[in-house]
Amino acid sequence: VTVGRKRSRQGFGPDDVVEAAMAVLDEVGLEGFTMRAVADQLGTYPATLYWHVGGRGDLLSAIVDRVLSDMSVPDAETMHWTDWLRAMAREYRRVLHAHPNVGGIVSTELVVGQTALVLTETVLQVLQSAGFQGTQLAAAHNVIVGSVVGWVSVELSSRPADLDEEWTDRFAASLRELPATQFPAITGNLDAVNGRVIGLRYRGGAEDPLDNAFEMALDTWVGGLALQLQRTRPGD
Amino acid sequence: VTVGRKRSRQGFGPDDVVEAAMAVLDEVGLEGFTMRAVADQLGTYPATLYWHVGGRGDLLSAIVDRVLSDMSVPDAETMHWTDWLRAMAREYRRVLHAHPNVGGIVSTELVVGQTALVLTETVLQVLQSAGFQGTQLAAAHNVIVGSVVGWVSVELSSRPADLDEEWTDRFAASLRELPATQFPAITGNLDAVNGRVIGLRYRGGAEDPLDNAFEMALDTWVGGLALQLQRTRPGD
DNA sequence: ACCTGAACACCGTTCAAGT
DNA sequence: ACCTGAACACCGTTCAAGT
Repeated sequence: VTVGRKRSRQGFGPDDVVEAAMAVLDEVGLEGFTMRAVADQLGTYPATLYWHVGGRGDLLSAIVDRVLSDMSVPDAETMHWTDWLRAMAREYRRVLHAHPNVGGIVSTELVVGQTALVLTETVLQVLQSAGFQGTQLAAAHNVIVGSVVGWVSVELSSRPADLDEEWTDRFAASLRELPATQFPAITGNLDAVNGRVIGLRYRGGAEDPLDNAFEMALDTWVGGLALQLQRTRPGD
Repeated sequence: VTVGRKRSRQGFGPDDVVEAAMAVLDEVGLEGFTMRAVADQLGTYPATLYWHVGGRGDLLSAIVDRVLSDMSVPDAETMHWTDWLRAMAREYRRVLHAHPNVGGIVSTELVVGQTALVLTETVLQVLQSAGFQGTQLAAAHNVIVGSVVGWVSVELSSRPADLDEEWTDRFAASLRELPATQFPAITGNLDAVNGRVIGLRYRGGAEDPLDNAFEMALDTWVGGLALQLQRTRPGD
């Protein structure tokens, strides 16, 4: 099988389309993610894709499910619930950093696939075993899952396409010229803050991961949840 | 001035374009947000917009800045830092719920406008006054801002366009038929969990806000951050 | 200085036609 | 059953031409 202009691959299924789609998304990002690009990646024609998958939105959902299915979380029974939550969060962040452009989808559209269902069940089990019940169980789930998913999406935010490299330099320079009287906290901690803090970054988390902050966030979320537990059942 | 097919409004500036753009985004969502729709909203032609603003991406950034500028946060000195963080988070959530479709943008693209700069400075000041310093100050900032911004974006996730009402019913029904042996936590808490927990929702946060969970998230984040502070400087 | 009209190079999706 | 080719109704953006 030689590689022609269009090597006209045949005999592929929906899974192959999803794989090709993920490759395209990884390479060119969401704004470059077109059905035509996916078809090219697969060596076929745009219209052919519609035989195998529903459409663009369908493909994006399938990509999310596939990325989540890469997670390998430990058994719920083998460890303390706080450690399990940490492991789960680290795994989630790991698979999303492997496909940074998926971050924007997860925090934008409801995630509903089979993988998400199993994951939800496990998180609920762990929180239940920790002592959360009923309405508070549901809330605790939304606290930890929303924090982890949302935080990683924010970390993985990327520079808008219309802002070029030159803008980056100007922005970094403008931070150095900020008046100290008006911005004492920024100017007083410029090295710790310039390009490293969420409102003052000029590169996304795929290039510049926020490792320190994530570890501190883990402690915050898990420690904070443990506090909630004490609050409701103080005698336990 | 009668309203014709195109009432050819003239003498408007960039701010008017941003306002029209926000109206369009609120009405039809990000996927319906087209330059042509903005032009229609304004009673002018697509090409005219480019005289006033840079383009689509530019408009979206301007909308984010405008929404953030609706926040009114209390003075940093008037209250305890934990209360200030709570007030800030509530304000952020309030303005984003007023423009739910903006949530997807904020967690997708770096936010860099003037309003974000001022907000960042204030958050840093508050955390500094609480006792965070240097690298830990930057990390704490990223913990709270990333959690708040990310969580609200996840809350405001919406149903993908290709999933209709009928899908909603089927999904809710499928949850009720889940095998109890395989999904004990979900089936055992079905009422608390069906449609109310992040992986099991079929409506976005604009329609079904997660109020309970947000209040618990506030306690978790702020309480967790206070723990971080004790950990580093136990004698304070 | 600002607006109009037309065009360019794309999109997602559909559908008749092929094999 | 699966693939191809062409078309439709859109996009964002540019640019010459108007006023």
